[in-house]
Amino acid sequence: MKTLQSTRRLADEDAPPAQEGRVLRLSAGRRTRSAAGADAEAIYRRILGAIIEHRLAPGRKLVEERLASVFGASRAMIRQVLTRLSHEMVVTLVPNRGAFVAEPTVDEAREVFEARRLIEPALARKLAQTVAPAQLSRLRQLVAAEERARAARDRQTVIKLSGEFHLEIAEMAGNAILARQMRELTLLTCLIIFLYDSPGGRACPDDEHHQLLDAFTCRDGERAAGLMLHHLDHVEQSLDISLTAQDDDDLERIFS
Amino acid sequence: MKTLQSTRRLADEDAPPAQEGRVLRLSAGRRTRSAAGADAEAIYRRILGAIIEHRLAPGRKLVEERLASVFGASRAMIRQVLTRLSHEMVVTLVPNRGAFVAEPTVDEAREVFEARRLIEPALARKLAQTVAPAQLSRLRQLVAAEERARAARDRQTVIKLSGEFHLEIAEMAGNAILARQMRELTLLTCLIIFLYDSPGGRACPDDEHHQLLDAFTCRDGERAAGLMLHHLDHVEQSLDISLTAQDDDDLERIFS
DNA sequence: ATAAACTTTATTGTCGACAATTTGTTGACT
DNA sequence: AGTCAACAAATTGTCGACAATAAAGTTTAT
Repeated sequence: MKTLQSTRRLADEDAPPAQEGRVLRLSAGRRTRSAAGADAEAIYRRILGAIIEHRLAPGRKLVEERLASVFGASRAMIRQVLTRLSHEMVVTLVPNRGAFVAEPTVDEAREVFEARRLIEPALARKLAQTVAPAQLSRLRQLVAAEERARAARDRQTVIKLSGEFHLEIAEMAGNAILARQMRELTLLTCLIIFLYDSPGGRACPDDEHHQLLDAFTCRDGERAAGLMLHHLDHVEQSLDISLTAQDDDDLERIFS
Repeated sequence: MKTLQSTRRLADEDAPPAQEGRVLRLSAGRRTRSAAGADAEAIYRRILGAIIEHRLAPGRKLVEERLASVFGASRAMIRQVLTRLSHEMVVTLVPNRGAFVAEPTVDEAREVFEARRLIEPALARKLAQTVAPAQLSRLRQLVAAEERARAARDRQTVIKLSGEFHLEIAEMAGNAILARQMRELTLLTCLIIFLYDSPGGRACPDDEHHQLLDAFTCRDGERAAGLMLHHLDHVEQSLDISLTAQDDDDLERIFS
């Protein structure tokens, strides 16, 4: 029963390869060995995409053999992808137990936001000083798409696009290493929002991205930095990271 | 001929397992699958140690089979370790060509320092406000060891210990995610120093670590942050990142 | 003598099979 | 009935063998 359902869900997630709009892409830095297998990269993107879009929920077990048959790949290749995802902290690998979609703890969530508050305002400031017209239009495009998704009440797409907006800023700022780190933080943030978003407060406040865009357009670095900081605080406060009793999983933590 | 020599060097690097003083350790975060193999972790540390201590120079090719025989492990296990190292950007994996000790470019070097200037002063400030006596003595210990190495003109150990000092600060600051990112940056910095250190200026100016330690002892967060920023600038300026024509490898870059 | 095409060698990439581990289940014993 | 132990199923971990690729060396033709 449960097994069957699980199988179907993975299969379903296999189904829609139509919307192939790169998955919170990042040129994958210097492409790792994974890229060699020609389609390891594709599998990576599919799985990551499913996680980002919340079709694979945090905590979900990822069984190697089943993934292998879904993607028509060998287990070894799935393994490559899973280890890569685990290095990016999107998947947790438990020895002899398997791979699971990561479930950031409240502490980790706080740390992620602390890191972002440190890095992103500086990136925003930097970008504002050097931004080119083409970059501005790209950002506008993302914000517009996000707004459409918001209008359509497609929360998952909103979260994904919001992440892409932040990541795009990081990449445009011209520091590949910081961009790479921001990618990790952004991916984690997607998981965190799904885990801790309170029903009441919506994730990324409506127009703060618009304001950021304005600041970029005016090339006002200080304002961009300030807005970014405020924005991050705002997002974090909209989450239930206060002291919420967490998932059942955290029994170990509770009795310690 | 060349083959033989290469073999010997790797063998030699195998030789001294005596000084087993953990290699710029970081509790490896949540231990990845690598840890399962019981000794994959050990192999990882040995190779990373050799790179950090410059016994494996940047650009050096790492042949899987040879490593496997050196460590008495299977090629698959070596492969795990190499992919992990590549995710940490210490090793570059070229499809169908193999693994090489990373050679950060001047641009990457600048980016690394930019990132560190962003993150480390904040971590220093934070640590100064919360530092415990035990932590202070640990830091003192590291600085003392570094000074001993400097007195012994053991430049490689100086660089390694200096990296450990910075990493320890990051870990003590109480943000595991930032600590993880700092670990990457610190490892890269080790490679960068070996690549671009000018013969004249020595790497980590003598007493700046001492001054930092003072600031921590006084719990003076602002001073610690300021010193850290200054220190990083100082280290970067002591390098030949000006416009030095790089290695012969970078012919592609020169004609572009 | 040089350059192109071919052969050889060394190394990486991929896969399937087997061993080890964990998890769930059955059955015997108190 | 309940508890524990042995057993069975499912899943992960490891390895060796083979295929694919790139580099080096050799031959051949101009």
